[in-house]
Formats: sequence, C-alpha cells, structure tokens
Amino acid sequence: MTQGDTRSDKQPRTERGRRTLRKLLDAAAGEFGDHGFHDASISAITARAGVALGSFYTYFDSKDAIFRALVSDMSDAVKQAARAAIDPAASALEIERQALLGFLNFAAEHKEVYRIIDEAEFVDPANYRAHYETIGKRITERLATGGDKGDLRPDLGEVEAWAIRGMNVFLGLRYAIWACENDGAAEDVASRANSILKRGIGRV
Amino acid sequence: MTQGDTRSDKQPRTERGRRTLRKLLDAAAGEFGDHGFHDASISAITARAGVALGSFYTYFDSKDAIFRALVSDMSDAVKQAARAAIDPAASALEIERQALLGFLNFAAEHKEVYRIIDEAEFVDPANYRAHYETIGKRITERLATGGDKGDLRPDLGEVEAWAIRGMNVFLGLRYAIWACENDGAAEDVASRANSILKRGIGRV
DNA sequence: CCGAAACATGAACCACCTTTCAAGTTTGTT
DNA sequence: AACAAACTTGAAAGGTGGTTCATGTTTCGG
Repeated sequence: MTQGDTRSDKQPRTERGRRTLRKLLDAAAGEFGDHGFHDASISAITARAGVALGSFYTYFDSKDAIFRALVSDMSDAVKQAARAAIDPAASALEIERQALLGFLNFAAEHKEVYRIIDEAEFVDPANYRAHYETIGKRITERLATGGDKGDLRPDLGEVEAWAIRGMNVFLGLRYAIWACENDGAAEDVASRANSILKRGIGRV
Repeated sequence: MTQGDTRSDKQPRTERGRRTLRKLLDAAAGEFGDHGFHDASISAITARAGVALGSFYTYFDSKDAIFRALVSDMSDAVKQAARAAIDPAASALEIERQALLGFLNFAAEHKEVYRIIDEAEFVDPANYRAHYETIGKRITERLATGGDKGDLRPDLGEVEAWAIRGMNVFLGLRYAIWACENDGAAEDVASRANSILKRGIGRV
C-alpha cells in the first residue's frame, strides 16, 4: 500500500465507509479495465458501485487519485501472486518457470489488472516505474541467489533481470490477454520460455 | 502507411497542403510524446505547428485520427530502422544482436516514437496489435531461417519470437527511455541480452 | 488574368465530465 | 435518548477542450 502512510483525510472511519470504499475500488477496477483511464467516467464508476456521484469525493480527491490507489493495490496483488506461485526450495531455473507460469495464470484471471498497470505508464508514471523497479530488483536477487547456489551463471545482473521481465510481460500480453484457441496452454508457453533461459536458442 | 488505401477526403492536393499536413504530424508527435494522448490538446498541436486551430480539421477528422496516423507512420519507421540495422549475411544470433542494438539506438533517438506506440495499446488497440504481430511474424521468420541454416535450434516458433520481442522492448524502455548515467552502453546491453539467447543463463 | 477549388482562420459552440455543495440520513458513543 | 461525527445524496456549477462554420486568402490550371 504505497499511499499507506501519507493518508489523506479521506480514510473511512466506519464499517459502512469501508464497505463503500471497497465498492468504489472494485467498480473502478472494472471501469478502468473495460474502458481505459480516459474513457472511464466517475459517474460510471459510482453507478457501477451503486453509490451517489458525490460520495466518490468522500473517499478520493480526484479521478487520478483512485487510479493511483488501484495501481498500488494491484501492484501488491501481482507481487503476492508471484510469491505464492514459487517454491523457494526449487532450483533457480525452476523458480523462474514457476514465476512465469504464475504470472500467466494471474494475468488470464485478472485481465483488468494487467491493463491498469500497463496504462499506469501514462497516467501514473512514478508508480509504474516503482512497480517494475521493485520487480526487477526481486528478479535480480533471484539471479544472484541462483549464481551463489551454482544453478546459474555468476555474472548475471540487472540487464538479465530486465530481459526476463520483458519476456514474461510480453508473453503475458500475447498468451494471457490476447489469448486465442489455437494458442498453446500456459504450461507450454512457460516451458518454452524456460528453455530459452536454460540453454539459449543456439543449436544444441 | 496503413491507412494508405482507404484515404479519406482529407488528402492534401497542393504543395502548401502537404507542408501543413507534415507540420501537423510533426507537432503532434512532439505533443503526444511530451504529454501523452489525454493531456495533449489539439490547440497545442496547432500552436506548435504554427497553424490555425480550424486547419486541423482540414486534414484529420478527429484527435483519434491523427494519433492513428502517427502510429502507422511510426510503426513503419521502427520497422525500417530495424531492417537498416541488420546485416542479412550475418549469423542468426548476430542478426538478433544487431536488431536489438538498432532498436535501442532508435529508441534513444526517438523517445516519442516509443511512447506513442506504447500508448497505442489504449488509444488504438487494433493498430498496436497489428504492429506487434507484424514484428512477431518477422522474428519468427528469422528464427526459422536460422534453424534452416543450422545456426539455431530447429524447434523455435512464435512463443520464442514473442519472448525475444518482450526482452527487446523492455530493455528499450529501461536502457533507452529511462536511461541514467551509470547504465551500461547500448552495446553492452545488447551483448548481454544476446548471450542469454546464445547460451541461456544456466551454469557454464 | 480569371475563376474555381483548395486551404486558412479563430471565434463560438457544445457536449461532456469532473468537482462542489447544501441539505438530509445513518452510525456510534455517552 | 441525544448529539456529533461520519456518511450519503444528486442537482448544478464550472471548465476544459474537441469540433464546427462562415468568411477570407492562396493556389493553380486554362
């Protein structure tokens, strides 16, 4: 919860308030996911939430503010899902495979999350960067750990971490968001990507 | 020029008209690049172009229309730059290195192009998809050719092509667009990425 | 040089959507 | 029960900025 500490005066103080806040957040996720930031309207959000237009401003200062709150929430959700998909005892390469597979499944289940975080590049660049830098850092750590364990090359760094992140995000876009019938299953995609990491694409 | 055939009635018929159209396109690239689609205004575009507000509608039907025209133009420019950076006689792996290096350099020189194409995911999804599907297809072809030549594994397909594209795009974002001083040079980034393709990240 | 088509102009229009506000209702505490 | 604070409401204010249009100017073929 990135905004956690500098809480505005908009924090609900009542059970009812917390319920309304949640309804607004959920409705906003739907609207932003369906229409994008620009074409989503606050009145559509409140309508979907079953709340009066004016109530929106009891909880958020602006349209930007609720978008930012959503990005923070979802960024956390993505990280948590990734963590949950990983078995820390596995080999470094296997961990990367699990991370990608977890991401593909999460993206397929929550397409709106993917879209909102992606659009944050334009609506809320600071949060977007923060999100990907956190994730980049985590992958960098995994690579270093793998190097120490002897699973991976010892010379891996930030560039390799970003390359892996890019692979994962684009595979997510193509095979989870744009998915079509004759695409392979997520397992297949994850294995193929993993085999690039394992042995490259050079002739065997 | 994707819109080439179904030309609207907005095509300039005069030298003066072609000049104005170009001024608008260039100004729009700057404004959309600086402020993003939503915060760029048509009046800012015409001001930057040194043209009256009303003239805009002599050449474009709407704000969306000029954005779409830009995406088409830039998509072509990216592909052309990629082609120019490649030596077709080189080995398959070397071709991939050159493609990435060319892309990194192009992105650094034309940050606005990167941003506009990225934002097309939300403003003009069809064109965005078309852009990446074309590029994905081209990489898939290169991989197949490399397989035939014996440079690459014979079992490479669309998944691997997308993974490579994702690597390249994210490395472009991080090291060309967000670049900071203590980042390695583009050559270094391209070589490190290429070594993932060459031998994976597994222990040597 | 003439006339028609192309092009330029910018004030005004207008639709939309964010944000405010004054008034009413619910909640929770003493 | 009573009171204050929290919350709700929806109409209307207020801006913004995309789009139109009537008028004036330039271009270019004949």
